[in-house]
Amino acid sequence: MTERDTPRGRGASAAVPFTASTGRSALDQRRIIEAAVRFIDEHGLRMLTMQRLGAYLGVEGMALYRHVPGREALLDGVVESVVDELFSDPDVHLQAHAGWVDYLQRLAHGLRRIALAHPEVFPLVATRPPAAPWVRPPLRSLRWIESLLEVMIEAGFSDENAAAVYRAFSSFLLGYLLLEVSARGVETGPVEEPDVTPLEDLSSYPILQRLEPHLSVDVAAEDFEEALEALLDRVALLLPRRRRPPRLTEGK
Amino acid sequence: MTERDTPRGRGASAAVPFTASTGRSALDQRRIIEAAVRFIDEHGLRMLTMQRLGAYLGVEGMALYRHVPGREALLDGVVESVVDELFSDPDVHLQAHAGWVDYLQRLAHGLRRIALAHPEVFPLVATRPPAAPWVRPPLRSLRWIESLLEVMIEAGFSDENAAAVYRAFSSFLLGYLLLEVSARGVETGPVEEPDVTPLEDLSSYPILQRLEPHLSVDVAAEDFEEALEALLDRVALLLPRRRRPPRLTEGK
DNA sequence: ACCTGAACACCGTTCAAGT
DNA sequence: ACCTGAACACCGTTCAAGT
Repeated sequence: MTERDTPRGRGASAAVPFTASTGRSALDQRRIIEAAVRFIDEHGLRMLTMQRLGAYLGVEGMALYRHVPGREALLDGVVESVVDELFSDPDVHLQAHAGWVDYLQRLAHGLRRIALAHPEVFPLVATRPPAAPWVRPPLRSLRWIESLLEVMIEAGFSDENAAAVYRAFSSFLLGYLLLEVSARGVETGPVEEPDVTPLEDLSSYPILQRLEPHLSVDVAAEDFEEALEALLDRVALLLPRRRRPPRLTEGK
Repeated sequence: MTERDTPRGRGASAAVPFTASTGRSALDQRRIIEAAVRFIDEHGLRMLTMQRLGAYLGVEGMALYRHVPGREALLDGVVESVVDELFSDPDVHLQAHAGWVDYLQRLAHGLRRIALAHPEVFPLVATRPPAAPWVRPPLRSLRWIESLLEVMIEAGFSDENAAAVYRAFSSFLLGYLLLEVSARGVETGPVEEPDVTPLEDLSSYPILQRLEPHLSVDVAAEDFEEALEALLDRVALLLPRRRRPPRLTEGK
């Protein structure tokens, strides 16, 4: 068990001013949520308090309650806002795509881009309780779920298989992206004390010690591509046989 | 954005006594951590405060600091304690196994059992920053990582492939188990208000609406088995060819 | 209409004081 | 040796009061 630094407690009260550059203007729910996203990106989720976010916006903290129901709702808004960045990603489109493989690839890469752009927010995307049992992180947007299902159905997948693809796709993304951002968080690390926990004596774990180079290497990108390919191959097997004996008049 | 209930604030101060049945006895780090696990299982992570955990143990809350460095360290201990349940799982063994496939299957099922036994703790297992970049949730135990690598190496996998298997295995488990416990958490739900958020109008999402039965169905168990099988098949391909042309004297 | 001061009920944490 | 009281520096949240 390790001592970790705490946001509260006397240690952290170094009187840091979180007042930031955000241009003054009318407060607004969208503006508040966007500020929260940027604040978390910059300082980490644990640093986000209503008062600090207020200061970040040049306002007194309680002022936020005029526009946002509370902290939990604010975090919901943060998650929604970040996931909605998919809509403005020029490489991902709801409609235009060259088949379901292309579609799923673009969607996967779009979500990976979001995770890497907001590594401090992603754990929230991953763990915030979804609004319905069939909303599966990290794709927690009804429009995108609908879109995915539509593409799969149109590609010839059965209802059941389309749903299975959605489930497998979200599990895959959640596992890979959460591990990727958390590993990135560890290597970047909290800027504070160099974490003097020597972890444990590695000498008791000879193989781990020997393989450490293979484990530390940042192969996340290749891993992701490879696992995505494997998933898509597996999905392709669900498709009804490639028109083997369907219509005999197909050739012409 | 949805109003959610808050652990603080006037709403929740219904003067609920968290004093519980835990037998009186000397306080002790292990006892405290075990009490924390049970508390989270029963009341959820958000309800865990030092004072409530103190009351749960029949003690005054600040007393915990005599045995535990602080709340963050306590949560680290909770994660470690839960993951260490693997050691007392009669169906999973560090040593005894019938080959690497059997080993990985038992390990996967053991971790799934832990996730389902502690659904409120698992998000912590999934997201707590690991002590080293190569500690990948949910398998965050050095002894188990060493064990896994050893089994793979002994089975004939290269160093590089053994490490790749460890990475793929942990990503798979993290994604599936985190989604399974969070879905279970949603269906069980916080016992409070029936969450009056009708989510959104489903009528704009016809396919989603039509496929909802396929998405609500609890197929987590079958999904897990199927995806685990697919992963193991993929892993098997990494193994050097099944002695196709090695020794010509193999037949006898 | 929108923000602030002041207040309330909590937090985590420390430490001198009790037993 | 181990727990408690009291205190400190924070929290989230409400609401009457200011502008």
